[in-house]
Amino acid sequence: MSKQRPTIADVAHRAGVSKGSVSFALNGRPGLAQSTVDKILAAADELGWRPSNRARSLSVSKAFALGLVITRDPAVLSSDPFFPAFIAGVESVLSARGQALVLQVVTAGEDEEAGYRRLAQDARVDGVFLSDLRHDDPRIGLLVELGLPAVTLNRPDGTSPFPAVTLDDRPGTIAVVEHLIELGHTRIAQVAGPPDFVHATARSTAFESAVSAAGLRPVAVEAGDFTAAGGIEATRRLLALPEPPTAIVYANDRMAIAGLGAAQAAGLTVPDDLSIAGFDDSELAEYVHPGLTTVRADPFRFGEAAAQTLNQLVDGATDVPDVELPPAQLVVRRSTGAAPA
Amino acid sequence: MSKQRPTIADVAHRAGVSKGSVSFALNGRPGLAQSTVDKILAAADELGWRPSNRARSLSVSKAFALGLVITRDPAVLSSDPFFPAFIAGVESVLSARGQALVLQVVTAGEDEEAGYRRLAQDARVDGVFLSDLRHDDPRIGLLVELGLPAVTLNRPDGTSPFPAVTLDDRPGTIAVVEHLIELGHTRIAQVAGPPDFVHATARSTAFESAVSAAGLRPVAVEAGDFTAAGGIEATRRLLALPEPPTAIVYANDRMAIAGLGAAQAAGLTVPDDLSIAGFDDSELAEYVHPGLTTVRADPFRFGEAAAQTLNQLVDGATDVPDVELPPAQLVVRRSTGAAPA
DNA sequence: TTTGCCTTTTGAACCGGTTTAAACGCCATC
DNA sequence: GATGGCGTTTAAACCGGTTCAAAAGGCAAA
Repeated sequence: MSKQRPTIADVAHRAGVSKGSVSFALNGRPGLAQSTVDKILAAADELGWRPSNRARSLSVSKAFALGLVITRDPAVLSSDPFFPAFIAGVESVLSARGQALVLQVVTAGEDEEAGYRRLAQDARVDGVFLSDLRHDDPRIGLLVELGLPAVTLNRPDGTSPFPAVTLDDRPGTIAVVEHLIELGHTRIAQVAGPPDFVHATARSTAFESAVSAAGLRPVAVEAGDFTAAGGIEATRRLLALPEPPTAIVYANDRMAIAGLGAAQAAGLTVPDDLSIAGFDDSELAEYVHPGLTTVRADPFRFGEAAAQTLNQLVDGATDVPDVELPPAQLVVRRSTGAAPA
Repeated sequence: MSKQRPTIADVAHRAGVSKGSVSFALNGRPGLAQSTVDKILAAADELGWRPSNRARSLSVSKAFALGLVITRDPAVLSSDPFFPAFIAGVESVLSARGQALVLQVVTAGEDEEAGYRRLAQDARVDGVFLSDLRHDDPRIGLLVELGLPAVTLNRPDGTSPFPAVTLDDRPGTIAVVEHLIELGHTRIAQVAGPPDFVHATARSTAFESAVSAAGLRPVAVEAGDFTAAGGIEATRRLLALPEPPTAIVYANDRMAIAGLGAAQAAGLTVPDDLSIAGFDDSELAEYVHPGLTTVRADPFRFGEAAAQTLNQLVDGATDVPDVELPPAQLVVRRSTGAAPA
């Protein structure tokens, strides 16, 4: 009649065996007679018993949870279309295994390290996802020191003991440039992301090499910061050049949409006077006017792959292989058009 | 020399006391001599001891974590500016208390209930946030049944045993309408959210009563779905009316920005031909062209308040009071202007 | 000196699982 | 009938904390 959830002792009593046997049966350990296993599982079923995560956690020293640390630079977090879909992908793997996702939001800078430290010291998680990799990222060494398994989202530039799940941004970026060149553009500029991010520089070097490959030179590469406000500013600087570009490639959609607004506010018509391309294919990209030409990745699969990889590591596998996802792809819409005469 | 983290027994041994005393000292229980407390804390400090969450969890039957279930309707989740900021606010409270935030992403519909069930059965959290309340929300009864403490974000329409943290959307919505009426608009329409959401209908009834208060009648109230695609469709329907509105009020920024794109694609100039207003003041609202007139709430404070309230409940308080946050406020930008002649 | 009371401290049980060494039952073998 | 071996099951220790009844210590009153 009690509302308490049953414990392993209740099941053992009901099945007429010892606690140890119940544990064996539950975990599929060999050495128990099949008839006993059946009896135990039946008893567990009747009682609606589910082993306590807490007790298991204590005795096997596992948290049955993975962690994701996100920096709370409001701009980085706030309308980034990557994380929600990534998290959904992660969850699709975790929920099947009965694991939980622990989210840690920290303010950018110093506190970030503290975020990982807390997660490790509190032993809240069995491993973490390392996102938004930076050059010579100090977090890699930190996690090694903390002994916390990790998976890096994209490949770090230094040496790393952790498996990497990568999604190559470069083919998409190159395709954007080629698309613009086909349209007759010769004066192409880029608004890049902050150069300390690995994926930001990957996109800008891809941009530069694609432009060079066509025998051209970038009009300019402005360092943006992935925020809409930064996109506006960079766009204004580009448009104020003595010989402004006829096409601008942005490192993400947020900056691109903001840049689109800035261009229109300056009296330009997109794409007649200026072509604009983004990166992410966020929800709004399709619906702004004109629809934004952009590059689409698959953050959901990214999340799935990252979770699977991290779990291999957590399960004790050594030599977990890197995973390479299908590269990002060009999505052409109306914001890019023929170069003005 | 061991790399193992110290346990309470190590501290007890070093301080020359029993485990129980260390526990008392750590938790500030009365009954220990001050000198003993100091000695114990010093020993703990020297060893760098931090009590194991897992062990505590098991013995006190608490998870030291709160849960947030989000439906993975990709559109609802994906570029919703509310959650990231809300979560940041929640974390600001949790991190100070050493609690964790467990995120559960479920697909919309049936699975949602399973999400809460899992969180409760796995005893992963001590309480949950109930967001995106629906009319006669079945989750309230479910949580009561599961015995899981909760806080509702906004006030449910049925009876609820849980405290509510509310942020009144209505004053902002009313202010939008009054602003438009001052500008001379008489033909005003709304693109609402799905009518099963409490906050969606709150916004639409506020809209309707504000229009009525001015002696006018809404041109139409279109049911949107909070997605950009839905915003586009609803906008097209409104513009196709025999006597289309001169101003459209949207229930969120995503629909508004998409509607802005649709209006421009239809050859209209905003705000000369059509005024547009959103809701949320998302990052892009300021930077699209023209800048979006919208309504600003404070999801970070919402998160803080919700976490504090839920923690009171988790700490065993009864009669936890509801919290009323400052209402949403009008932000006027360029997307609203004088009604066309 | 004994008694009693109050403050401080301890030891052991407990939370609910996992793990391992040892015990058990049974049958075949010598 | 004792011995050995094998498959099965158990009892108890353990994970690292919390909690509480009881013991110990100190001091004043009788």
